[in-house]
Amino acid sequence: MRLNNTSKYAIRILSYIANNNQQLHNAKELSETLDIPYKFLTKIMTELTKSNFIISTRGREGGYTLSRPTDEITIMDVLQNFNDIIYQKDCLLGIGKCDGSNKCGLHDQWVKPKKLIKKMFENTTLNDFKGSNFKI
Amino acid sequence: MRLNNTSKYAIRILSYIANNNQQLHNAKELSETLDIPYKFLTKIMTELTKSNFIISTRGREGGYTLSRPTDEITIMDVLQNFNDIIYQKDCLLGIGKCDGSNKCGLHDQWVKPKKLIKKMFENTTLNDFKGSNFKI
DNA sequence: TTTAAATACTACTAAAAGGTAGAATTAAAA
DNA sequence: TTTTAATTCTACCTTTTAGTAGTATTTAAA
Ligand code: SF4
Ligand code: SF4
Repeated sequence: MRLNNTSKYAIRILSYIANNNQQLHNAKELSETLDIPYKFLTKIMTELTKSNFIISTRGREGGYTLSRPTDEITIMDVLQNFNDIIYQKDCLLGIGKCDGSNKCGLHDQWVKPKKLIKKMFENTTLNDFKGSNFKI
Repeated sequence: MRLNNTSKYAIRILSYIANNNQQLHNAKELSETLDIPYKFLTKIMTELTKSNFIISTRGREGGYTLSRPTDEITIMDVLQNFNDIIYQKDCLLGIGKCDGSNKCGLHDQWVKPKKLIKKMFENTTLNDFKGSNFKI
């Protein structure tokens, strides 16, 4: 019941850049301030660049910057990119074939939190991380 | 954002047995009705036996049965057993060092669904699966 | 024009989760 | 007492996720 590491890292990276949106950030800086292994970070950065969250500048004095305004990148966008989302139809037990007449003891209780989580991911953008300055 | 397969299977197995609590169930039957690979199922059954959810009878005419009343086994118990729980302190981004004065855009929104999920797992017992007869 | 400092690419290794194979053990039925 | 049908044990294989290594490419500064 958790996000995968790549998603977590990606959100932290993007949030940090959103919070310091004027400069260009290079991999060394990001790796050190966010405490993410350098090689793993560059791999994620390349994925974020390819999937158009980030614009990268190569060569000396290069680095990374956001590709669009902070309020146009939702957490859901990021999670989708790393196949780490919760669908409305998702069944906790991985069955999903039951209907109203025969459901397990979790079915109804799962509806509400699932909706809240979905809404949370859809309605939160990088803009909501601005000024937050949460640790690491 | 999902349970691991072993947990899911374990819950399905225990629920099924709870629903048919008079008989002894053997691995072949469980594997076939619940559509869980036989060898994987027996592995899980042995774990469930060792962790005292299940009492097994070995030898010919052997099988499995619940070790205690259906209302004394919560879903949380099962998840704990397979290291698949959500703790109240758990942070979505795996940081968890932030406090009230500096929190990210998800922190407050995560509180409510997390509580609901925890409550759901703690308050649901195998008894709540009785008579449900959900598919597979 | 060379060098330094950055990203990108290719390919691999490590750990965890998911799953399988085969033999050993147990105990009732034949 | 032998056979059969069940669980258990040990050891392995496969897939996915996480992470690392080394080299190639790019570009601006020196
Ligand atoms: S009833 Fe339970 S098992 Fe069936 S789809 Fe709903 S949550 Fe899943
Ligand atoms: S503020 Fe965000 S990152 Fe920090 S502990 Fe809360 S949820 Fe986790």
